[in-house]
Amino acid sequence: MYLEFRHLRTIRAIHEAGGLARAAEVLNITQSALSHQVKGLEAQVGMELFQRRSKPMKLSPAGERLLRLAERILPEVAALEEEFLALQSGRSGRLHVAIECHACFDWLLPVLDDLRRTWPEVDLDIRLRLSFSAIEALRREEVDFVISSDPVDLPGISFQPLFDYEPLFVATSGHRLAGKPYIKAEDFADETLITYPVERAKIDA
DNA sequence: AACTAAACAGAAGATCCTCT
DNA sequence: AGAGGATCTTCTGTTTAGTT
Repeated sequence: MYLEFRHLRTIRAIHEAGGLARAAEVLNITQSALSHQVKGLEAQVGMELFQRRSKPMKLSPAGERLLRLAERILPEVAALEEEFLALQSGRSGRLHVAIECHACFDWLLPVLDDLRRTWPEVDLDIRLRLSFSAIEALRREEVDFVISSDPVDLPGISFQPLFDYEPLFVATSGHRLAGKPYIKAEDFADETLITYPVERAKIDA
């Protein structure tokens, strides 16, 4: 037996319209076609779905059971169709972002707040570059874009500048470097570096 | 008026075959 | 292997006439 969505729509339409003829109008087919369809379904099911003693025809117990299924399934199908339409039109979906640049968060968080307000149906998946290569993930199309502080020249990947960034040195007033007008990397040669996990090659000094 | 049945048409799916 | 075309089959619907 092959129960199809159209059968669920049919049984609901006949019940809601209160008869075959009016249901056919709702479904935009002829009354005859609808009668065929119901007959065919009853033949497959092997029992009557409607009591034809009365006019208009009324649901049998088996028909009532099928109607309950239709009323449960069809709204879910309609919701899924709406979801697919949103996906198709770009109103919803999932944006995969990889971040290599830890200094970006100050800039990024307000931007993400704006994005969530503008595109509430878009899920954000943010991956920090601690244990994977963001650029490699981009090349494999696992992420949609990468926010990086290290532009590299690679075929098929283009870099767009987002913002200017200036590192600041903050120290207590008694620190030996506190009085200097500006700091060079060498000035930190005798200091202990505490940092987030990063490749040694990417540290400037 | 509401529903069913027969004959027919068109669309879609299944199958087979050929070609790359 | 799989893409694409030709042909056949099945399904779904229409029109029209008949029945309840």
